[in-house]
Amino acid sequence: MSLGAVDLPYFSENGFRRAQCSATGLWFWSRDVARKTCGDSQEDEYTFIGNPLISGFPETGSALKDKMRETFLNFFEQQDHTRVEPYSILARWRDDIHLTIASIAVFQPHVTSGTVPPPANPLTISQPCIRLTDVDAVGASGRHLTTFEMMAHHVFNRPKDGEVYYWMNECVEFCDHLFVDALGIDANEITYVENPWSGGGNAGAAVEVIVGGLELATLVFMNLQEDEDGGVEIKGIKYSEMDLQIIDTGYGLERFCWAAAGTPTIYEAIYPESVSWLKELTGFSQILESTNINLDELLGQMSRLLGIMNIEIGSDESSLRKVLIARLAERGVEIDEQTLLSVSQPLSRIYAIPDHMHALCNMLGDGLVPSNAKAGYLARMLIRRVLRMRDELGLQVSICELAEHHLEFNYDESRMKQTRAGFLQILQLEEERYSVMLRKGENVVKGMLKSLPIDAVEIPDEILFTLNDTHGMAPALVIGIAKSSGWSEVSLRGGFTAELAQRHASQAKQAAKSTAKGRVLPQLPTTKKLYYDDVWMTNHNAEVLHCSQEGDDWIVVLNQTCLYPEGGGQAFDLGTIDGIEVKDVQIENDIIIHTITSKVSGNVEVELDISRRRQLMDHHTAVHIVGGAARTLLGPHVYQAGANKNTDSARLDITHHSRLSRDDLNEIEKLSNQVLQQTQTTEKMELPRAQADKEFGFDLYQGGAPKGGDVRILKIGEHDVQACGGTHHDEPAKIGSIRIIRSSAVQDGVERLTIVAGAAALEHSRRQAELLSEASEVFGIDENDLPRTASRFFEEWKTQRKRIESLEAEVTRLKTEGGSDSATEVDGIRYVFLEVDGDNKQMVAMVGELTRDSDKPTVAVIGSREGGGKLLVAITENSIASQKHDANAILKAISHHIQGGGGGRPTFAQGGGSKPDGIEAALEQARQDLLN
RNA sequence: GGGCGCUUAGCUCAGUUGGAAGAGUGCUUCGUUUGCAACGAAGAUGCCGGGGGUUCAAAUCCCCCAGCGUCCA
Repeated sequence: MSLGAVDLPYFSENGFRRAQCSATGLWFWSRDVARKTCGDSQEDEYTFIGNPLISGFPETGSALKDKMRETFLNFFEQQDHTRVEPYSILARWRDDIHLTIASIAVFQPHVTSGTVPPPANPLTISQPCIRLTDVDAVGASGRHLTTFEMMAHHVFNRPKDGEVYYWMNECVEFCDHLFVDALGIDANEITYVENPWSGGGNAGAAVEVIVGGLELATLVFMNLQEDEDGGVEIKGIKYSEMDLQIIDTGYGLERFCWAAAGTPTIYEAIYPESVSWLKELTGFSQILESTNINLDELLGQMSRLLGIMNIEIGSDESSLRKVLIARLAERGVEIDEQTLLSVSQPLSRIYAIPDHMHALCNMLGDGLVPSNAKAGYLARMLIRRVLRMRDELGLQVSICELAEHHLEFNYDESRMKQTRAGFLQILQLEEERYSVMLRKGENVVKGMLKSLPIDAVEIPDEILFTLNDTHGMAPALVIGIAKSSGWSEVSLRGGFTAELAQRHASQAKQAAKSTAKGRVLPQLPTTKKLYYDDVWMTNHNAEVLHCSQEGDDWIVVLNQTCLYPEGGGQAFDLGTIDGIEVKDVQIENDIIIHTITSKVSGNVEVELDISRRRQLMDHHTAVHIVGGAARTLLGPHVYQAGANKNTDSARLDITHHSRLSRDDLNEIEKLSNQVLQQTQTTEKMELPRAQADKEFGFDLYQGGAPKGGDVRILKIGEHDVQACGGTHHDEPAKIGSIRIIRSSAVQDGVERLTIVAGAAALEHSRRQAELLSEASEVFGIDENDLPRTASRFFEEWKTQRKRIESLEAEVTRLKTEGGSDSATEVDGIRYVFLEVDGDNKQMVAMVGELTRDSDKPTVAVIGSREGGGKLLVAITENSIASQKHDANAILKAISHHIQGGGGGRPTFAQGGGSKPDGIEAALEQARQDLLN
């Protein structure tokens, strides 16, 4: 069976009627019995433009958003929902997405799978989200945004446990009351469209709530999970009911604001100050004056049209424009393509900039560092889009000025974790990077265009693809540069942008996925982890639950163990089981697997290699302290991007926007050691997820997304708090000292710190001292003089090498000047046959001397026994000698004597071989050939 | 995580099919002119990112590594 009709008592009790949309075929509920369409179809255009749907909201911009948000949250608080503060826009509790894309995303995967209880139930939230899939449409469509707030009320029911708050009927009732009673929306305008939802292995009934042609909310009732034997089928996949029933709703805050403001586009409703400021800076009114059009009328009609045209991103822009012009004409707005473009292009940029700036405030405000990979790339992409649009608009403002304006009017700075100064610094750095890229890119463009005829009308696709992908030069930018560099006829081929997107999409598809290897073990109970009870426990007894051969080794599972398995970047412990050496310790599904060299059974004794453990703990705790110190000193954007703790050293990767100097490292090292001394004890605790999130925030999850319902937390005074499953010191002072050896770049936006602590720090210092004394012994000087002496020696070595070269040249000159006995003159041409000592470079200098003088036409053949034998034939250029002889031919004829080959130009050929003794014969043959 | 590109003088970059490492700018000295980002002459400055391979011969071709850049997920 499939999902049936969403037939709710609320609908029948309130005069709703179910009908099938004449345009989309979807079933919908409406109080308006005459309604033929569902509201979200090509037949339904926006009715609220110039005619607000929601009354009582005269504000615009952030005041409107604040009031609307508060109205929503208040409404649900009154209905016994608990208000939950928004989560971070960076989805740090998840490893499958970078950004929070919906309010439900903050509860995935653990709350929605049932392993972690929700922070409140039922709850209401207004969650900032970012979606970049439609980034190209932002500004152009009149309604698309990259960042928005998803207002929601969520319910997590467990019917089997008798825990049910409410389900579909009450949910729709709440929604309807909100719309009609709280917001004053005309009840007849509201339609509830049945449209089952599925994704990510779950599914359920859903209704879309449409008002005035605009989808204002989606109510999803998720109660199904993928199951081959399930009785419900949606889109060809079978599902069965799950224990947890979840109501996932989404109400678009900005859309509510638009519907309340009735402005021609959504951007005027939410970013009015930015839009008018940018219009002023652009001189938009002058653009408009020359066109003689009614802007609000045009924009309103465009929004209505674009709202119903259902445009696929990537579709051909110019043909789309033609359709739009025709449709506008039907509505009495006469406009030609040129005029439309001259108005719509700058406008779409003016609209997109505040949207992008808002997304950047959200992303960078949460501590994201722009980069060329992962989430950081998304920020960089937005920054570059803003910069590009700014340049296309001809605006003389920096991105920092744009940001400051945005902060002033549109953004509550107190929501930012990043400091204002840090935020602006990052933007400034990015702007500098962008201009470097542009400057270099311009050279590359000109270089690649060289071979293109000056009257070309198109630039070959391959060039455009390459410029875009490897140099970041967008096609439009390339065209601009080409035009201003003399190729005045070129233009961008229609549909090229779509093809570029297509090409990237297929590249992404080809990227293969790797699968993790896993052992197949019989069902075993989870191993008791004794290392959490006492990190200093060195031996204990245990029961062998499983022992099987794997290659030459045996893998053993015990009921309990004090050996820490590899995880959280910490290397595994070593030790013995019944005296047999442990080679490896891993954890899979909470079962700890030891690898040893022979079989064990029954009751065994486990012993830990405590010195290794101690070193690993030194390093692990040190990594936390250094991470905290880096954050204190560099800024809140510092986040652990990875870590590794071994016995000889540890490394910590942190997000940061600039390279670190030795001075930075010294500061971090200094603070780390202070913390070491000042913090008496570390606190270790195990908390439920919800409580941990609430108490400490998401910076907890620097080591990666949390895996289960409870999280182990390590708190080092007020210095650092992290969720961490590793083993740690109770007293940080036991580490002794921390040294930061070096920093290196792992990836753009990520710095790697190499750290030594405890005994490893001592060993490192000892080794350094040893190297210093060895080096100073070579020079026979004091260690303190080493840098100065080394650089003096290096300088001297360089000047002496120069001196040798010039002396060699002098020797060559002396050897070749004057009547050498190996020279013979025939018919005005001097022939020189000479065997010399010296390498290739010296020989080249020699023949240079011999053949330079055009008054003495010369054919020089010289050979050397070095390196398997070298032969060189040179002829004075533009002389009777070069007319008569070919150096290449001469060389070819004689090189067989040294079992080699060679080649070159007609006046200069060189070759070599593997038989030095053949030099004499080669020279003799040349003499015979040339003189007889 | 994947694709592509780059790394040569202090700086910005050329360097064709493998065959003698270049230009501009800056620097030093001298001269001319002292309103010019002035002009003339001479000169110094290179482990051609690192390591391996192919070859008689590698800045150049192949492989590995590193750093940088860029596009995409």
